[in-house]
Amino acid sequence: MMCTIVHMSHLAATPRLRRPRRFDPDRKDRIIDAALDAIADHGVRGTTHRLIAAAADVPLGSLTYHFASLDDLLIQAFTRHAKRMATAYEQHFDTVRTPGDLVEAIANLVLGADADRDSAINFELYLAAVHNPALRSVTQSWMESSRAVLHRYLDPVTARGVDALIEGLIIHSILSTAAVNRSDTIGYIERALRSPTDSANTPDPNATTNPGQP
Amino acid sequence: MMCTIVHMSHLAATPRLRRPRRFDPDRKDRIIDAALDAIADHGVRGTTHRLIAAAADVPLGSLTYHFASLDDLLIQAFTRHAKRMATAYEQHFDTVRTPGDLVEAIANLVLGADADRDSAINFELYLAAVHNPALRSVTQSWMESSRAVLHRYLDPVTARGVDALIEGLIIHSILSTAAVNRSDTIGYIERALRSPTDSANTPDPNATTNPGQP
Amino acid sequence: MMCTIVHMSHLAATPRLRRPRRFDPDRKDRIIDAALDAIADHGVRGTTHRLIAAAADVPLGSLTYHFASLDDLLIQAFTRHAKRMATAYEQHFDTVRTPGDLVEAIANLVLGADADRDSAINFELYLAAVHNPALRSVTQSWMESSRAVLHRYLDPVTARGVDALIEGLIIHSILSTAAVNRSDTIGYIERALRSPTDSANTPDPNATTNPGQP
Amino acid sequence: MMCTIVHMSHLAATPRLRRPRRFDPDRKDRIIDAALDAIADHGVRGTTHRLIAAAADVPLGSLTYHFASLDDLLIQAFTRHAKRMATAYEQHFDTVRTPGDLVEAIANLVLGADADRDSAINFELYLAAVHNPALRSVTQSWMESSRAVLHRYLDPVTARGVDALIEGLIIHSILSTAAVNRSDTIGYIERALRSPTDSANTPDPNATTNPGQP
DNA sequence: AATGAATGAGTGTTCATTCAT
DNA sequence: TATGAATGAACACTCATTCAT
Repeated sequence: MMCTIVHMSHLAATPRLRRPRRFDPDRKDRIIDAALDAIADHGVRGTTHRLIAAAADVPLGSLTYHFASLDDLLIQAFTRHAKRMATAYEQHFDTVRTPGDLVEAIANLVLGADADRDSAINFELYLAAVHNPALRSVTQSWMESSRAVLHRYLDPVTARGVDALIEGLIIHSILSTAAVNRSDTIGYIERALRSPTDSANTPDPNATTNPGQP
Repeated sequence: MMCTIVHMSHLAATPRLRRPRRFDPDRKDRIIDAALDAIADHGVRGTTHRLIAAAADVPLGSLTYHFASLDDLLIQAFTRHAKRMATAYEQHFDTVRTPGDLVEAIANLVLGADADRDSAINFELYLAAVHNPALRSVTQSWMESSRAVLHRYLDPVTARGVDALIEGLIIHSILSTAAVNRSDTIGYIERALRSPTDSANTPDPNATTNPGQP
Repeated sequence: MMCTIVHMSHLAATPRLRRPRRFDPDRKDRIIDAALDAIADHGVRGTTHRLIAAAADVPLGSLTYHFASLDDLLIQAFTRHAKRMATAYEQHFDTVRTPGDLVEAIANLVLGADADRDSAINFELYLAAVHNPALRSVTQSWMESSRAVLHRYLDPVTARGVDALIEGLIIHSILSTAAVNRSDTIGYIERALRSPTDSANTPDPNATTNPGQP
Repeated sequence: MMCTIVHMSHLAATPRLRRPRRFDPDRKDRIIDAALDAIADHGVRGTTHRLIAAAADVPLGSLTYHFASLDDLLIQAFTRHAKRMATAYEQHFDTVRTPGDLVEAIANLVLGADADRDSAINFELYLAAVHNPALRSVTQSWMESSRAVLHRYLDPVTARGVDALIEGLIIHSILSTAAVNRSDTIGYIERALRSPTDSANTPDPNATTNPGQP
């Protein structure tokens, strides 16, 4: 009464008109995607059953019917996200033929990640994994698969270094207000790609023929 | 007026042992530190007024007395953390004299951050900043100050690259179950330190003595 | 995610006897009535979720499940009250046939309202409406409907005047410690009913048979 | 954190710069007036120690120093308000000489009360008195004094009726969205002023010479 | 199989009041 | 004498989860 504005924010008292229960075979899928949307938009911290249910346009009870708990749902959501990321990552590098292609591909990755939805979810995943051991295997396999892709062109040690550099560049580009400079970024990548004994400005052509998953 | 109304609900709930009211001049400080502990242990997500109050051994009302909101408290906590980090960072590099010292110092930083309390808080800060613009200035100034330290030894562009590499290496070391290899880490750092035109394995001596923007 | 965090505060507080979960189809109705009871007994100011929940014998969470906010609940309660009042008002005048009947009916209304539960709620509604625009439509329609009833017997202008007089008499009878005098009350009503040009002591017979806007 | 806006609404963590404790002999008075302001603006329901202290520009502790409780402060505030109202009421009728003057004076009273600060406080007083017996004597003496004023011109019975009519008209003008019609209002007053045996349109000139407090 | 109703532990926050200084 | 710091009970509200249907 003191606050004269009637809060209509939550749905409790205004139960959304439910469309007739429709044949909905991929409801579970839709819920998982809605969860990822919620994570991207509100963070894990702001993600609730109700938010996901509203986004997926399913009744609240549907969530606990299909998923043992919110934890369970989040884990499945992050797992799907990691898989998608891995696939996209692989495709991103599919056209790489020359060392120059590799540098370009990595630079595009970093520069495109600025304010990116996927990067935000990634970030959330990392942090959730810190406190939730069940998510460790998800982050672990995502890291492994991203390295495996780099491994097609680089020796394992260099791949780990480049992977870390990519991670750091993306994080800083997300956090920074300043736009990321493309040529600087390319410079960082080129340095990371050079083997310790290199004398050239560009990555060792041999490195790109480095054995690994072809 | 209110007191003329008899409220019958809520018989005394928490039989907490009455702590004598203490003279407690640095209570506010202690609350901020307790908040950082809570963030490190439970994440921002698990940090509540009650958790912090228990950790600081102060009554619940004390928190909202000293801080306008939990948000406000978190911001002050993160701000203190960032300041401490900046100081520690600076000291960490204080003894650096030679390029080799620099590489060693960075390697120690990365290897020491594994499962580190401060790194966890850092991570939480980053993620909180994604959704909370008020924290952007904190992350921003922390990034600037860490680069400023590297800037004592490196040109600005290289400093940014090294900074990103450090970030990525630390994150991966936190997420990874496998121990981080010291010599590999040193290798990554050395590559990042070389200027693009370098032909040598070690950072440019000129660069490491660079006193500021060239 | 949350559930992986151990919350140590708050050992079980209220040892309330577990009521069996009931099949309770008109619970929402009961809550609204309990809210009206609370308003009558403690005023809007003393009305809380907990008080209403206890009065309705429902768990606390039930209130926010059925009503978006306490404001929302109060609005619905006042709306119901106004509707009931309007119906009762109409019925109260249903048997009025002669001008004398009208005077008697109004006098009974005023004298019966002394220390009346409904009058107290009415009063609360009025005051709540002062600060809460959402309640204005409730008071507005209640005023309109009470005038519409008087309108069956009186011209619109006289109806408004009589309506105001009734209001004032009721308020003063509630606030006053002295008992209200019946014959005085009848005198006030008779004066208010006379049209300005009347020379008689009783209301204009034409006016009382006035079926609507003349 | 989820809500990205830092709430600065309450003063807890941002303690207003206190001007040096000044010689402040009428501080208690100022507090009472600030309380009346708070009641007018936020209702009794929204009136708190903090709100009053801020409005009076005095430290919080000052309130409980000068007043035993918020209840006590409210009672003193309402008492002052009622006294002021009584004085103003009396002055409002001071220039009344003829019956026509009386009608005019009452009409001005009613029409001027629309959306009036004092009327709002009056309303709050009435409602507070319903639940707080300590305020009954305040409302009682206010009613008596307003009737005493009318009593200068009217017989006691008519005075009560006119008093009630005024009350009702004011309340309806506050609640109603429609503007109050002056000539209608005058008509209501004229009817109420006519003694039951009157045959004329205007109040009985004798009535204005009616014995009472001169 | 599916879901709307329900629940109670928990949340951030407010605030009258107390009290040491 | 004043008052800023402190306090704890209470508040409105949220939400993961349970359960009867």
